[in-house]
Amino acid sequence: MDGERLQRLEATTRWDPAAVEGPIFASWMEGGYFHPPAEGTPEENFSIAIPPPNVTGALHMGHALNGTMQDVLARMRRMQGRNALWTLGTDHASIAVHAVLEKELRAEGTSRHELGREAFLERAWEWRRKHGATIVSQYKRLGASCDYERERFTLDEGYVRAVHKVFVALHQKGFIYRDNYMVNWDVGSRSVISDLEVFNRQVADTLFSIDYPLEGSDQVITVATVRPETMLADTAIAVNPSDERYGSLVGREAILPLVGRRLPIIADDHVDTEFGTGALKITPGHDINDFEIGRAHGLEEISVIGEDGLMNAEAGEAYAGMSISDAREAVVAALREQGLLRAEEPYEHSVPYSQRSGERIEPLISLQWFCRMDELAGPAIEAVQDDRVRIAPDQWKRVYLDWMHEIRPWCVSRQLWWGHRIPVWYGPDGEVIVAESEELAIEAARERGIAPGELRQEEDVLDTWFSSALWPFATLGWPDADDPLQRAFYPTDFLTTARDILFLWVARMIMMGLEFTGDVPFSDVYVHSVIQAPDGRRMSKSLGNGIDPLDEIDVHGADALRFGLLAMSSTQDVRYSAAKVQQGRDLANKMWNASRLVLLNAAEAEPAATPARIEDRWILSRLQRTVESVGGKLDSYDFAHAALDFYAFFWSELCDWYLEIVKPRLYEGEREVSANLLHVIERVLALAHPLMPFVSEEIWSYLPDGAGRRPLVVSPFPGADHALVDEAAEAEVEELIALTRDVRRWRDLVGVAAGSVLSARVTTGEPPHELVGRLARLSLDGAKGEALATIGRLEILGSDEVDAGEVGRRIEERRAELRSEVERGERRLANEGFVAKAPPEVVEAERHKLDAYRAELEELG
RNA sequence: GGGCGGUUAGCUCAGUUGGGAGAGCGCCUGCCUUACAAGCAGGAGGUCGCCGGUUCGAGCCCGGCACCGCCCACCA
Repeated sequence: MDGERLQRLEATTRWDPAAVEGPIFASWMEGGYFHPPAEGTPEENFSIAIPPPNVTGALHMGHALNGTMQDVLARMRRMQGRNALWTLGTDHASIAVHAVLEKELRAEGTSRHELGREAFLERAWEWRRKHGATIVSQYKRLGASCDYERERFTLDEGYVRAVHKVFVALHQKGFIYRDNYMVNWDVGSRSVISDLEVFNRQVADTLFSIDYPLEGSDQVITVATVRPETMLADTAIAVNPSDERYGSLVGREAILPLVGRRLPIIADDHVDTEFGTGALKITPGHDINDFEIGRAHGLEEISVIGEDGLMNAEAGEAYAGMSISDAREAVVAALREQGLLRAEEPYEHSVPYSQRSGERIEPLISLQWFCRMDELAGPAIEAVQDDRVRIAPDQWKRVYLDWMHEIRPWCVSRQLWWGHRIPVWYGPDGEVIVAESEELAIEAARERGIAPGELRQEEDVLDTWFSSALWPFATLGWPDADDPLQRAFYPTDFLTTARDILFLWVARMIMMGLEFTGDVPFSDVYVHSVIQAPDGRRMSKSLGNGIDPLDEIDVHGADALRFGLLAMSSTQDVRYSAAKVQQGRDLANKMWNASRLVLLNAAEAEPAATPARIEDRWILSRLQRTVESVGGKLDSYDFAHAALDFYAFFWSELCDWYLEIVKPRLYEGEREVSANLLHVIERVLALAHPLMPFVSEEIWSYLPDGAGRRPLVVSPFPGADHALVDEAAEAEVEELIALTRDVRRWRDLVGVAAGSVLSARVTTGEPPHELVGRLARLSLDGAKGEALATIGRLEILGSDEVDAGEVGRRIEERRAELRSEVERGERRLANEGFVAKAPPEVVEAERHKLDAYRAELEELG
């Protein structure tokens, strides 16, 4: 170590992440360690495709947790010698980008339609150039070991080819089709959205009962609705076929008030006889149920609400151009005037809203592109059932399978511009040409006698999730045949995600992966917890209760945040725990300082496991067990326990006990203990590196021969050496620790000054290890005198330091404790059922304990 | 309407196949002991939501109830 570094090590008594993390990350990048060659096979290699963050996004706690978990695995596998690729990239996020840009445009007093498609897209690309790198640089702050040289974007050139190829192939198979169908119309973004982007909200509404006169009669049939304005598009009335009240009416007609249209009265099982009057107005154009009933009965479909959310001409002169709520008021007023409004009552029900814009969904019939999912779902169900894709924790496997069994067609078109423009061209007479590129479309058009100039490309783009579904293979060179990346890294190994995109994304990747590569896209899916705000609600901008991971990194360091997130993660949702992050910060600091102690005091020695004494054998044995448990827990994605096991070993066993025990040997310059300490530190840093890469890498650079070492990021991950496991040493040192603690507790209780040394002697058997004397500040010099107290096999002798009255009190307390223990043991062993039925070893253990308590009680007199 | 998860120390959470309830933070006491006060030593604190059952033995298994949260679903 050169003088300057030595001085820095001596002077830096606190781990200072802000000063160190940047340069360390830069050195990793410079080394190219995150950019593996496209060699080897997927079985030998390890790969992860990052869930691509939105290009509009900023790193939030979800990314931080998710990214940390992926990085832990990527780093561990890399250190285990696997060729590890963590693919990075961003998602173009159609709706999110539209939201941002259209807001800007509104502020400028214009709109995208005024601007036009081309100019809008230019602006979007410009925006992406300016802001697209933000989130990528934020992943670097976290320490994410992604391959930044192979960054992908879901709209880059190769990706577009992949999307087109998939669209055309699915169309050829007949899975993708165009249809007039009921869709979730989002008035806010002026686009259709998929079922998965709709959420329901309980709303206090009014239920109106309306009389519809029967044709050729002075009777009426009463229907109930919360949306009277849609009656303008009614085309039937339905009753349940088993409903005796209406049996005679089926086949007759009613007259639609305000409009005058004749409505057939039909029978359909969907109608609930219990609800309202048991008669249902049917509006196929504006209600999903009614739409299905309408299709089943061949009813006319009328639309009175337009895509702009206003009443259209079909609604009639009186209402056209009105907003929906105005139209509702107007319709209700008109009905009231005509005496047809039978009742109004408050009514609470669930209403669909758009997750994107927050606006109420308008069900409309619209001409859209759909993808049939049932045939794609079959293989994806099998893959999960037979564990080619493992989903953990277990309950999510069933959630996935349940949803897949009920899967419905997916509406893939969106009335937006930023995205993959659907590769479909229309001829002048409604000809439809689906092609992978414009050139191919033109060629196909020529063959059909259509001039290129007459071709018009579909205006709509694809749902963003359509391209996301291809992510694991589209980022690895697909559809280029025989791409080396794909050969080396597909299928990927691991995917971690929050549960909210299990259907939206994970399920679709499995389906598309199987369909287009013939293989699953990943072998393991881990569904992680959602980190809630400390108040137990979801972190959100609008609630203002979010915590920015970058702020936490600034204050406590990336390692602290990583450790904290891992430690607080769970199989269930958890509240963000600032205390856990501080625990991580404290651990990083402890690692730094413990290493300083060793590095500044060790004699010149090669790191080597040197079990010279009992305490050395003990720490080596404990290290093996820790290596085994931490590694095993990471293998099974139990990140929280891996982190906490490491913490417990490092803090308690290594620092609190071993370092304190061996300090004198270290100060004396003993080579054995120096070698052993260096060995232990080296292993511990390597073990910690996936969890806390910065602090471990930094300390690593100070190890002897630091210059000649490979950086920790590419050094071997430790495995347990079973030859170093030593149960006898563990038992002996653990007894020693227990005895030390007993003595300390006693000293504290009787109020002996912390620094004073007490005389003591051994009563029976082998003397306890000499270390107890030092750790508990006893002088075991065989002095004679009256014993004040007996602790294990030690007798503490009287002196000026000790208040005899306090000692008496302490002894009486212990006696009472022991008497109750003896009583408990006796009672238990007197229970015949216990002795007869409990396993013999449990009974035997109970007898042993009883004997020990009796003996100690005896000793105390 | 179905389904899933939760209820354990003041707070946030762990608790492997049933065999004397744990961690971190907070709190109390004593220590600036030459790695670390972001530290060290010690301590207090729990009818494991409620009721019943199985068992020699239940935080854990079974049944019921209460409250909290989430997902799915076309009752107007």
